Amino acid sequence: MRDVANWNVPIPLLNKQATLHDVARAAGVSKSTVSLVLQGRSSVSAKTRDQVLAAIESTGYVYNRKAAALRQAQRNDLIGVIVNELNTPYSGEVLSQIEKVCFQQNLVLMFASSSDLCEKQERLVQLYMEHKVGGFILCPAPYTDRTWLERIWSSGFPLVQIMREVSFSQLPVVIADNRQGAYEAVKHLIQLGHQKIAFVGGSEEISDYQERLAGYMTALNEAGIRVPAQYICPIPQSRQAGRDGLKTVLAYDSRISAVFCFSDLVAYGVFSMAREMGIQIGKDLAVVGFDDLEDSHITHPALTTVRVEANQYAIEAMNLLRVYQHDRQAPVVRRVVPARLIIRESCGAPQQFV
Amino acid sequence: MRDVANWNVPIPLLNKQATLHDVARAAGVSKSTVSLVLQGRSSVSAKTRDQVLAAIESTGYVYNRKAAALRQAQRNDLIGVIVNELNTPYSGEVLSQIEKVCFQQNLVLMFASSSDLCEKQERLVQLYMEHKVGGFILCPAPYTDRTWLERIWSSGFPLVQIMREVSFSQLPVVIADNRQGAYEAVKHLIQLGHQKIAFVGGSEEISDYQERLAGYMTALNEAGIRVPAQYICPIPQSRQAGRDGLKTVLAYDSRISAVFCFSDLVAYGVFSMAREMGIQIGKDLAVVGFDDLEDSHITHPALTTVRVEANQYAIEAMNLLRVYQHDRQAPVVRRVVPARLIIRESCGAPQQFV
DNA sequence: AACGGATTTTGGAACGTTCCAATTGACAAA
DNA sequence: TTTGTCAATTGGAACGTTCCAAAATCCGTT
Repeated sequence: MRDVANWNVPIPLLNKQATLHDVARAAGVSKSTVSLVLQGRSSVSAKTRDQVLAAIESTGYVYNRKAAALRQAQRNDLIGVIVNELNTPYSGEVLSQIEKVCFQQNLVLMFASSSDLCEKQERLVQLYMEHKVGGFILCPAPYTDRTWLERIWSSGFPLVQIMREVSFSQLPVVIADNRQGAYEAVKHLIQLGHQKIAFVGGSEEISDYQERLAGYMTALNEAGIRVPAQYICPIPQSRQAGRDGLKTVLAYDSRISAVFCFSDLVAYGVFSMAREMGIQIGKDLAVVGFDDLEDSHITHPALTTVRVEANQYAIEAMNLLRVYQHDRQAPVVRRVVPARLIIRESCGAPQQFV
Repeated sequence: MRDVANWNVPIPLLNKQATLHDVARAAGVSKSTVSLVLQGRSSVSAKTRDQVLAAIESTGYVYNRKAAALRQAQRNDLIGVIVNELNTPYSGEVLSQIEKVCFQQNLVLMFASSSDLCEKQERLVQLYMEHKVGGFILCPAPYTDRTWLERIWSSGFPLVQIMREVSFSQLPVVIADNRQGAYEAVKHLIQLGHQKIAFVGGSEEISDYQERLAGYMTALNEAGIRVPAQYICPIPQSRQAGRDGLKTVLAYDSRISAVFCFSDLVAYGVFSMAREMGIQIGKDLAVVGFDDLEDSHITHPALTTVRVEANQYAIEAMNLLRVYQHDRQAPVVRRVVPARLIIRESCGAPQQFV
């Protein structure tokens, strides 16, 4: 033991991390006893526990979960979350809720976005498997292979799909009631007297688009309204999709009086383009969104939209994951979170609707 | 070896995860050899390598990074990221960029938000330490204790502060040029002829607020303009802050003709309230934001704002972290990412400015 | 003082890797 | 055949925990 003069270094570095063994030595007990204290077992006498706690404090010991996890392979406090894109407000809300739930349950979240690329998604899953996560929450990328997904499950990792689903996969999923939400939105427009209703935004490869489209069609069919294929204009990039989409559908038929948007983000784009074209939202053109982002009640006019509670996703998905972690044979469920229409001003609905 | 009939279970579960040992046995080599193959060492003959790869394939082996990390404590591909709040667009952009950089470098991200609570922040840091992350990227919560922060560093975990900094801490930080950005924004307003300029939003405990305030004051002082304290109206909750803040400052002095907002989100709130009050943005009232969110160019009118590139934060922070991981004695730096004024329409600036 | 039973503590194997030193094998040169 | 060299392979210790069975200690009864 010797002192090293290093006045130049502003913050001294500890030379080595203390281990259980060091703590044990400092407390004058065996490492088994320290382990018992750390696990809060009652079989330790108050006196030795205090000694051990003091030793932990004085050595600056930090528990090593890697070593612990190696021994007891069953316990695991890691959750791998893979969403399509982080940098979109709705994913942010969902992720933020998942994070909240994880924190409450003392779980640690490993997260990344697949950018809707299967290849990236596969690499991420592989990486998380190597880290031995206790389960996956996954928003599957378009064209995700069903058998690949099932292989994850069968090789021992519980998995819950979220927001989207891979068709025919026998795996649990938490998904919004896209069809019903879209149906109600479009029915609302029809009730307000609209006949020429476009559907703008979204991309055809993902399940939620298909479902919202189905809801849109159902509402129109019920009312006996037929729409030309050109009224339906899927474009992936949300805000820009709204701008381009509105232009496109109006170019096809300038009598279109209402637009059902795939998402609120698309609706913002529609707002933007409408203003440029001198169209007044809520008067000349009715607009409905989907998601109910935080900004949607302060847009002008306030956006009528379909709300899907982001925290429902998070809570249901985490609950399900817990179930499968404890019982891999538990029945596979498909949980639907409700979607409900929030009527504001962008459809020019009269006050009594609100 | 015997077959088990389980027609009822839709997806079969593997009974046990294969280990290096299993692969070795399947390939007819020793576990050391398998390890060499996994690490891509050249000392393995092509023939045995192929055997091993085939065995990995057939056993469905998944590398166990926990066990590996236990042995070679120096290498580490985990990064702990703690931001104040995920569910705000700017954090989302920054986090999304960090995630991108991590993926490129094959790093895994553990992330959570502190909700600006010191207590939560401390628990998270503790948890991540127990997982032996290779470093922290931290947006410090208000009132973060300097010595606590430095203790993280000195107990062996490199740490880079991001977006905010704890005053007097001797730790690296990547921060926006808040002062200069605010200065330019306010100077722009002054050049357009505004004299009564309010500063709305933000909260006083965080460093970036202080810096933006300083920039605002400098610009006003340089122009010889004095503002009453009531022109400055900090409120934390962004969108609502914009709404309440505008109301408050206008109630104090209705001649206020320009508002410098702490963030774009605050500006959105100002837009919303202004519309409610019948004030026309860009004509009756000039508004400048800070951040340049994606929505800010499609607001109406398009928002003049100070842009700070989110990916600059990410790239610089990750680069710095790498440096300190390799050399704990590397000089502690304070890296400033530029903030530049983007002139759009919300100040009513004439075209030639754009 | 010896005993029994409960309480508290402990040594050591195990988890799945890496890495070192040692061993084996092949082959050319003596 | 022996020797030396080099390449390829291997056994086993180590990493820092947990957990089991066994040991040690305590304490109230005989």
